Amino acid sequence: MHEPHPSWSAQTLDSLQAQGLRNGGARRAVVEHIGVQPCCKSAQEIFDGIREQGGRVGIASVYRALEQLVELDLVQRVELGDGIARFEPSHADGDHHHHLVCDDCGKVEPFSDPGLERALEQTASRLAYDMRGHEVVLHGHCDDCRAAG
Amino acid sequence: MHEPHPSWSAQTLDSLQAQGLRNGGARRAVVEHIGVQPCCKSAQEIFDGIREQGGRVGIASVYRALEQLVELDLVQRVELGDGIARFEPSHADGDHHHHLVCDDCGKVEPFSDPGLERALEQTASRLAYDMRGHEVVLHGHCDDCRAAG
DNA sequence: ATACGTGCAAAGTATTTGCAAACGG
DNA sequence: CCGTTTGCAAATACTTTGCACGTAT
Repeated sequence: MHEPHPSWSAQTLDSLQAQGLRNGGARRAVVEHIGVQPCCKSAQEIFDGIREQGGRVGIASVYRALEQLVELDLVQRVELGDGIARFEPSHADGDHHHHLVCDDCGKVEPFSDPGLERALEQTASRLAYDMRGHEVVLHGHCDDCRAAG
Repeated sequence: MHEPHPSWSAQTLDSLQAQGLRNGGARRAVVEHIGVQPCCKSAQEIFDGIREQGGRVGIASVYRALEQLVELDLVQRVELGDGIARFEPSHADGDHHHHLVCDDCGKVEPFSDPGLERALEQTASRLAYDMRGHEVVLHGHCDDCRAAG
């Protein structure tokens, strides 16, 4: 689990094209970059990553592409408590995951738990809320910091 | 459930004093204001609220007080996905709650669910993660927007 | 008295917007 | 071709910091 999703990029680009959107350099680069990440990345990290590989995009285009992808539910925006928005592919079904954040060093790790997903569904159902998505962040101290601290 | 917590303010001010911190005007105003809110508020909302009641605090002091209270685990910082940090009292035990966010109008509503809390504990336990806190955000469409849309 | 707290203004980041040039279909 | 997309730079929004003055203990 939690590995890069090579096919997500292709599907997403197809989906964009099907909606009549053009796949120019910047948005394509963003989609292809995100699809290869193991976990959520900030706009700046995505921008830096693309540049390192020789892409010459502007950071404004990165933000614009992300905003649009979030709007279309192709990308999920994640806020982990440090004031920086991060982004990762939206996975409609089974491959959903959440995040552990170390309050000491800031390390972010993904995890998944089918039992937790079930509990979330039950909660939404009990509240009769029209849930379209959810986000869980567990804060604590990672193994490294716990050993050091 | 989810009502203001009149005693939290008093306990928090005591706790600060016990740590040798002084309770000057700004931090006291922030604590007293937060204790009376039904749900999380942004720094700007807290600032505006205090001013409306005649307090003459600076917004920098609001941010400083909040930062300090979060550091001491007396206040919880919450990020709901719109890039604005919100703050509410930390409730060590039973009175913990989470948030529903309407993706259409932005409305935020609190909810609580003991079953979900148990599931989160189980998840942390299964991961052997030293969890100190957690945050759940359910995104969807509130009743008003669902009726309108 | 003295160290902590505060307000204002200036500085820092993260993100958004205006616009003319480049580009995809 | 024509409307979309892009990059740059400027603007904005939220938050933090510097500093001199105020204040609780």
